[in-house]
Amino acid sequence: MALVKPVIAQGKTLLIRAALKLAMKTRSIRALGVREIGREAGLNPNTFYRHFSSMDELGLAILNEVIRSLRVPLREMRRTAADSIAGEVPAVRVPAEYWTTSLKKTRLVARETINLYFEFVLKNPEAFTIGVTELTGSSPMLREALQGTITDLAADLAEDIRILQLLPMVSDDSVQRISRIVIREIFMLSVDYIERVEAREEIRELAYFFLINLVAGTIAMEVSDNDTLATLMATLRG
Amino acid sequence: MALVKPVIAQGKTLLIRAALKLAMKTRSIRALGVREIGREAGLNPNTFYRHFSSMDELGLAILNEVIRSLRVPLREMRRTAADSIAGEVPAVRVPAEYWTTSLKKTRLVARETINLYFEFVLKNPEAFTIGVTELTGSSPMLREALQGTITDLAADLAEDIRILQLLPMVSDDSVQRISRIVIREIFMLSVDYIERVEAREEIRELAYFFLINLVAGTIAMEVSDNDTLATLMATLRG
DNA sequence: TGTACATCAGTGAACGCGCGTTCACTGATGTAC
DNA sequence: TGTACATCAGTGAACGCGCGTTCACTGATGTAC
Repeated sequence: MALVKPVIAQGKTLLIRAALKLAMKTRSIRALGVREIGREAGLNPNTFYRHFSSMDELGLAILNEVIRSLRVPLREMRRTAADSIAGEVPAVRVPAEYWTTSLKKTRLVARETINLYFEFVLKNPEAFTIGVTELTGSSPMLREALQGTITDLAADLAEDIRILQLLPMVSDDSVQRISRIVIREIFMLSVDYIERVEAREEIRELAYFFLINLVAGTIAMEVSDNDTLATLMATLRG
Repeated sequence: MALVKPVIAQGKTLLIRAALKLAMKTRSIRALGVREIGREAGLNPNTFYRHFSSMDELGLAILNEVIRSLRVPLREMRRTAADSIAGEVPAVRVPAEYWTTSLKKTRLVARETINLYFEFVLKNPEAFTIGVTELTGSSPMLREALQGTITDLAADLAEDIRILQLLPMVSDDSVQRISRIVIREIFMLSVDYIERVEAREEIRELAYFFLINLVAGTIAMEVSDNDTLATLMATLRG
C-alpha cells in the first residue's frame, strides 16, 4: 500500500523559498522574474514551469505559506496569553463587579498578547513583510487574498474576545469593529517593528496605548451609568 | 528683464502625468518602464532622459506632485470645517464647562472633517492610491518620503487640534499619538473608499466610530475626575 | 519476480522580443555683441 | 536691429542584454501484468 503522493516535490519548495527570500528584499511578488527565482533556487530557469503555470500561481502559493504561518499560531498565542493569566470566569454575573473582573483580565491579556505578538513577528519577518506589502501591492488577486486574511484574523480576535469574555460590556457589533481596526493597525506596525530595531519598545508601547484607549473609548460610548463607567475606566488606567 | 525659466518643460509634465496614470493602474512606480511611460505620454522613449536620470528621480517627482496635492488642501479643509462650525473659543477657562464646550465643537469638527476628507479623496484618487501603495511599496526612497508625509500630516493635525483647542483636556503627548494613528488609519481607508463604491457610507461611519472612540478613550484615560468624565463622555455620545 | 511502459522533475539549448541606454541629429528659443 | 552662437527639448536608429517561453531530451520512480 504505497502512500499517495507523500512528498511535495522538493524543487517546488525550493522555488517557493527562493521567491519568499527575494520578495522579502524587493517587496513585491509580482516584480519577481522566473529566471531570477530559478537562479536563487539553484535550479534551471524552466523548472518553474513544472510547478507553476504563472507568476500569480506562485504568488498564491507563497501567500498561502504566509497565511498558514500566521493564522493558527496567532490564535494559539492569544489563548496561551489568556490561559496564563486568567483565573476562572466568575459564574455570578453581577454586572459592575463581573465587568471589573473581566476588564482587569483584559488589560493583562492585552499587554501579554501584544508582547507575544511582536515576538512572533520577529520570528516570521518574511511572512509579515510580504503580507503588509502585498496588502496594498500590485496584484489584485493577492490583495484580495490578504484582505480576506485580515478579515479572518479580525473574526478570530472578535470570537476570542467573546469566548474569553474580555469585553462583556461592549456590543458584538463594536467588538467586530474594534477587532478589525486593531488587527489592521497592529499588522501595519509589524514591518516598522521588524525594521526599526531602536524603536521596538516605543512601538509596543504605542500599540498598547492604541488598543487600550480604543477599548476604553468604546466602553465609554456604550456604558452610560456614571458610577460603573468610572470604575471601569479606573480599572483600565491600572 | 526676461523671467528665469518661467515655464516647466511640457514634456516633463506629460511624462509625469503619464507615469501617474500608469502607476494608478499597476500600483507600482518602480515597476514602470521608461519606454512604457514614453509611449503613454506620446513621446520618444528617450525623451525621458532629457528630464530624469533614473526612475527613482521620476518617482520622487511624482511623489512630490502627490504630496503637494495632499498637505495644504487637507489642512485648509480642516480649518474650513472648524470655522464653519466653531463660535469663539470661550475666554474663561473653567475646566468642566470649557471642556464640554470644546468637546461639542470637536464632535462636529470631526464629523465634518471626515466628510470633507473623503470628498477630497474622491477628487484625488491617483494621489491617494499611489500614496497608500508606495507607503509599503518596493522603493525604499519613496517609502521614506511617504512616511515623512504621514508624519507631517499628523503634526499638522496635532497642531490644529491644539490651536483650535479641540482637546484641551488631553496631554500634548497623547494628542501627537492619536494624530498619528488616526492619519494612518484613515489614509489606509482611502483606497477602500475609492474602490468600494457600495461601502462608502459604511467606511465613513467606521472612520467616525474609530476617531471618536479613540478620542473618548484617551480622554477617559487622562481625566480621572468622575463627574467631569461622565459629562465629557455624555457630550461625545451626543 | 521480472519486464515493459508511463509518469514526472529536472536539464540545456534555442527563439524572438521588448527593454534600457547611447549616439548623432534637428529645429526652436535665448543670448551676446 | 541684425547676426552668430549656445542651449535645450525632442527625434529616430541602433546596440546588446536578459527575459519568458518552448522543445526535445534524461534519468529516476511508480505501475501493470
